[in-house]
This record gives sequence, C-alpha cells and structure tokens, in this order.
Amino acid sequence: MADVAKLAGVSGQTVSRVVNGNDRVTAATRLKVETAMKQLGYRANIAARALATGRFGTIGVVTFNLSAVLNVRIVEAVATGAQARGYSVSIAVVDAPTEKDVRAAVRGLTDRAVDGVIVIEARVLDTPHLQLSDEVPLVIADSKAAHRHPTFGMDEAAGARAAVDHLLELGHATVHHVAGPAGSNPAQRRRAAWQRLLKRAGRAIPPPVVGDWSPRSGYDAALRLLADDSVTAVFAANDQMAVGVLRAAAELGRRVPGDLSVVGFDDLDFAPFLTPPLTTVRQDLAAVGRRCLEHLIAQIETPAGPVTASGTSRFVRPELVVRASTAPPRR
Amino acid sequence: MADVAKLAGVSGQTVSRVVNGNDRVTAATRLKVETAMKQLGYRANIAARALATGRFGTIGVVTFNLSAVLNVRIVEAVATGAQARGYSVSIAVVDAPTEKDVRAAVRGLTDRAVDGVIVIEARVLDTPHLQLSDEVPLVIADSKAAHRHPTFGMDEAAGARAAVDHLLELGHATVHHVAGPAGSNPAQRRRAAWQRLLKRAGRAIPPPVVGDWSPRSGYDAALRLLADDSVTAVFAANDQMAVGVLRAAAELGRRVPGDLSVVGFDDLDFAPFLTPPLTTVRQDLAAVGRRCLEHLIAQIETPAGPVTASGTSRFVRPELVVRASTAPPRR
DNA sequence: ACTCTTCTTGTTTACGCAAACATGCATATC
DNA sequence: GATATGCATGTTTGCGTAAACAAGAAGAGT
Repeated sequence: MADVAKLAGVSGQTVSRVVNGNDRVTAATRLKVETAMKQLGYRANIAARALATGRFGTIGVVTFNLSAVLNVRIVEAVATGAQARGYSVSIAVVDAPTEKDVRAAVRGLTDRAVDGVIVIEARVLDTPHLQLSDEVPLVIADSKAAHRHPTFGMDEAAGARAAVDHLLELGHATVHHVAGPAGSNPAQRRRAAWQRLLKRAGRAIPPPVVGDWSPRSGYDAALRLLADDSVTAVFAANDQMAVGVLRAAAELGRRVPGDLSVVGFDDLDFAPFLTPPLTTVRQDLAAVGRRCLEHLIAQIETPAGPVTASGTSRFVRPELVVRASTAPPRR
Repeated sequence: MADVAKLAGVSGQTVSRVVNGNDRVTAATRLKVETAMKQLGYRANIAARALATGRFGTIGVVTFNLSAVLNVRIVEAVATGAQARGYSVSIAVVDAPTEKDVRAAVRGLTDRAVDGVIVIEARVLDTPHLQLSDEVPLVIADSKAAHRHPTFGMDEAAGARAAVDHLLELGHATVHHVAGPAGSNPAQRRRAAWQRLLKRAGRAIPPPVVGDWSPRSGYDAALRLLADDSVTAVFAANDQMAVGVLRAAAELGRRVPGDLSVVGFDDLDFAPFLTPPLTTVRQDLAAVGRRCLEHLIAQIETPAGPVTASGTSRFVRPELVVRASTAPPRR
C-alpha cells in the first residue's frame, strides 16, 4: 500500500479510501491511485484489514455429513450467494450431531475469523433454546423453529400432508411410513405430521419403520413392511429410501403402483427416471440457503438491525410432484 | 494476550510461546499461563497471527457445481482432513469451467488469505500446462495429468476398461457409450478409453451419445440409442445417466439385462437398489481428496520440500462392481 | 473582505500477534 | 572458582491496514 501511495503521490490513507469505495476522493486522485494500483498489481492484505476493522468478510457454515444431498444444496446456495455479496465461505463438517460437537465447530469457526455462522440442521433436540454463539450472528437452517437463533427451513408438515393426502385421496385405507433417523428434525417432523394426519382422518396408524436416509435402509424397511400383504401405500421420508422401497417391492413381486403406491421426499434429479417414475415432494433447499444467507448478512451488516428474536423463522413450502408410483389401490 | 500475560505474571511473548506449542517454556510457567488463559477465556486472534506470520491456516477449494456428487465427495474428504490437521477450508464455487473463471476464483481465494488451493477438475483443456497460481501451492483433483500443478485423480482408463471388458467378455458384439459432457476431463478420458478398447478388440465403434451427467440426458441419449434394435450393451459415463438409460429401456420394452446390458460409473449409494441393481464402476473419490490434501499440506509446511513438477500425479484405480444389469446378449 | 462551512487529503495511532534480538540465570567444564 | 554453555524469559519491533483526528484549501454567506 505504501508503494502505491508513493507512486500515486498521495498518502496511504487515500489509497485505503480508494480501495474501500467512495469515501470522498476526487476523481483525479482516484484515477492516479487506481493506475498506480494496477501498475503495481496491488492487492489488499486481508489479514491486516481484518486486524484493523475486526471484520473478516467470511461466513462459516457448519454441517453434518456433506454427502447428504440435502445439505449440499444449501451449502451450494450459500456459497454462491456469499460470493456474490463479497463474502467467502468456510465450512466445518461435524461428525456427530451432538451439541458438544456443534458447539466446538462453531467455536472453531469463530476462532477462525468469521463474521457469522450458518448451522445446517441443529439436530440437538434436547436443548429447547439452544444458544450456539453469542459473539457472532448465527442462523440455523432447520425445520424446527424452537431455536434461539433465527431459523429457516422447509415446511415439513405441509410436505408430509401433501404426500399423505394424495395417497388417502387415491383411496388407500392408510399410509405406511419409512421414517428418517430419530435424531433428525426433518425426519421427526415428517413423521409427526404423517401420524397427525392419519389420526385426524381417523385411519389406522401403523408403526413407522425407521431408516437412516440411505437406500439400503429403505430397502430393509420395505422388506419388513411388505411382509404384510395389506400394505398398499408407503410414504418414504426421502427419495433415497424410496429407491430402496421400490427395489424391495420389485423383489417381492409387488407391482408399483398397481399393488403398492410409493411417495418419496426431495425430488432428487433421478426421481423422474426411476421405475416407475417416483411421485415425491419437491423441496427447494436452495431457497432455504438463500434466506439464511440474506438474514445473516443483514445481521452482520446492520448489527442492531433485524431484531430477530426466536420468533423470526420462516418456512418454505414444498410441493407434491405426482408421477407414476402412485395409483388407487386394487380392490 | 496482554491481559493473560499480566495475570500470569509473564511477558506477552511467553504467552505466545505457550499458545504455539512447545517452544521452551517451563512446565510451571506454562501452567500459570494456561490457567490464566482459561480464566480469561483467551482466544488467539487469527487475523493478527496471520498478519504477523503471513500464514493463515486455511486451504481454499475451487469447484464447479457442488451438486455433482462426485465433487462433493472430494470436498468432504478435504474438509474433514483439513480440520483434523488444523486447517479450515474456504470454498469457491465457479459457474463456468473456463480458464478465466477458475483463475478469478483462485485469485479471489488467495486475496482472501489461503495457504494453498485445491482445484477440483480443471476442465480447461486448451491450455496444456495451465499455471493457476504462483503465489501459493496449488494441487488439482482431476483425471488429466498434463497440468503444471500436481494432480491426483481417478484412473479413468482403468475404470472404462473394466466396464468395456466386462461387457465384451459377456459376449456383446460391441458396446455403446453415453458420454459425459465434452468439457469434462473424466468424461473425455472415459470416452477415449472406451473407444481405444473397442478398436483394440477390433469391434465396431458406434458414435457415442453425449450427455451432461444428468439422468435426463441419459434418458434422452438412450431413447436415441435404442431406436437401433441391435444395441445390446450400453456403458454410461456415470450412474445418474445410467438411471436414465434404465428408464428409457423400460419404456421401450427392452428388458435389462435380458435385451440390454447397462454399466454405470461411480457406484452411488442407490446403484444396488435400482431395477435392476446396476453394474457399475466404483470410484473412491474420498481417497483422491485425501491425497490432494496431504500433498498440499506437505507443500505448505515444507516450502521447498516435495519437488513436485508436473510429473507428480497419481491415480486411484476404480473397481468394477458386477450386479444384475449385465448379462450375455440374447442370440 | 472576512468568517464560517464543507470537502479533500495527510498524520498519527492502534489493531494483536510473533520474529528477532537481548538478557539473565543456572548448570557444566576446566 | 572463573569462564563457557545452554536455556528460559523479556524487550523491541514490524506485519498492512483503517479509524480518529488534524490540517489545509476552496467556496458560500454576510
């Protein structure tokens, strides 16, 4: 910076002003500085700036298990958006979804110099008003609203309702459920909504089978479920498990959708090309990511601005996509 | 830090020594300092440290399209490994796989304070010895070796060979190919290997159909391919497109594997649960990520150490997993 | 013509840490 | 017992930037 200042014949402070946008610099001096910068290939030192300002231009993202398609979509949306807003993104992958680990990850990130943190799916069910950071704004991407931090997510209940209603309207006596893992908020909420809807409709509530989101667990679950001949409709908590359900049905000689209707959740890109094409609930995770990011940046840039108590939480509505894996039950 | 020093009754420098591991500090003073740190909740300021040392403890990852499962696996391996080694990870998502954009992303990252960069799939085919950064070590995760930077990737040729050999050995007259997009190195190499193998075996080389990795493109490709009744074997460049191929076959009334054998590439977690379970080439992307990371960290920590010219490039061998989507052709 | 504003630019300083150098003390060596 | 050696600790300084304050110049108003 000193070199640039000397070459341009101005003070370092003026260079700083030019670099940081329009303080008040004459067009003439601005030009001088800019040409000097270009000539010297000047690039600001981020560490020095961070030291001087206390801001880092970085957003931290905490996530379990990046390989879950769901999470990746959010991360991608956050990364893209953050870049566009001039922030970089640091990611921390947490092994176990325990409060301790998440807290450690958040701490690692704040140690590490971030202006804000996004936690994808808190999963910590036992702490009603989890406070993960008090030094930096933090938002949570989750479908559970009861966090102390602002939360954005999917309206899982609406998604589950779309799926269950669809199956009931087709005439199925009841709907069986292959649930996601117990520790997951989305899984819990989908399951709870499914159960509530059946009860409200006065239908039998069969015990759900719990999987772990993987195709294999869906397959195993379906093998157990389909031992019962009366099962005509299955709502799987995600598309991956639905794939396993379809496979099990094929092996057991149950025609889909003739003998068995299957609904998934997510609308992954392969869903339309399964055999049969999968009826599923499409969720726009990128929208969730974008909302989290916007909110976080707002909090970062106007510290006292968005007075977001635990109330601020909005949920994106998913949408049922009907394909060929559902039909009225055989009589 | 000053507060800690005062409380512990030592100089700031001694605190610094304690923080940065074992310079030479008496156990007694170390203890004093540590208790003072704990008492005050001291946490080092990364920006200040970076300013003083010129090192950041951060690794940058440049990737196209995070939603490609392939890339995510590498990112995840890098993130996990980096965390374990005390580094944080910054990701930059690049829209278009052009040299300009990649260069900009790398620059953004180095501006941003990283000690090294990993670029996932360079894709820039027109520059034979692409030099992306001269200020910071950079390694590339790609299956093309001709980069100026150290490169780690999959042995695509071996994977393609396993697939094609398998189909030929089953007795198919030739193998059709649904290729990945032209700009992708893995796609190019799989395709080239496929072609080379057919030629070597003296078989007809049908024109490949090019997709974009998506299930839909695989579906479209297969519709075209299967218009020809004589097609008995298809090698799809990834599992997603293979899903589309399976779907098209089902719609056209071609039984798999009776009428048509299909091989994929990747072994995604749903592959065993497709109808029929997909024969595919399993690749261990996490291993690629780990190798990249190790090499990068070695370069960072011993600047003159690994004298990695363009020669250093190692490729992980993929492995054929035979399932139920392949069989000898009907006669 | 004079003061009062307003606007641009310069000067000083602090951000928090670690590198380099300096010091003092204890132990080893003859 | 005097000098040399090594080790633990302290002091000084600089990393590159922006904030806070200061100063000078130009224009507005009376």
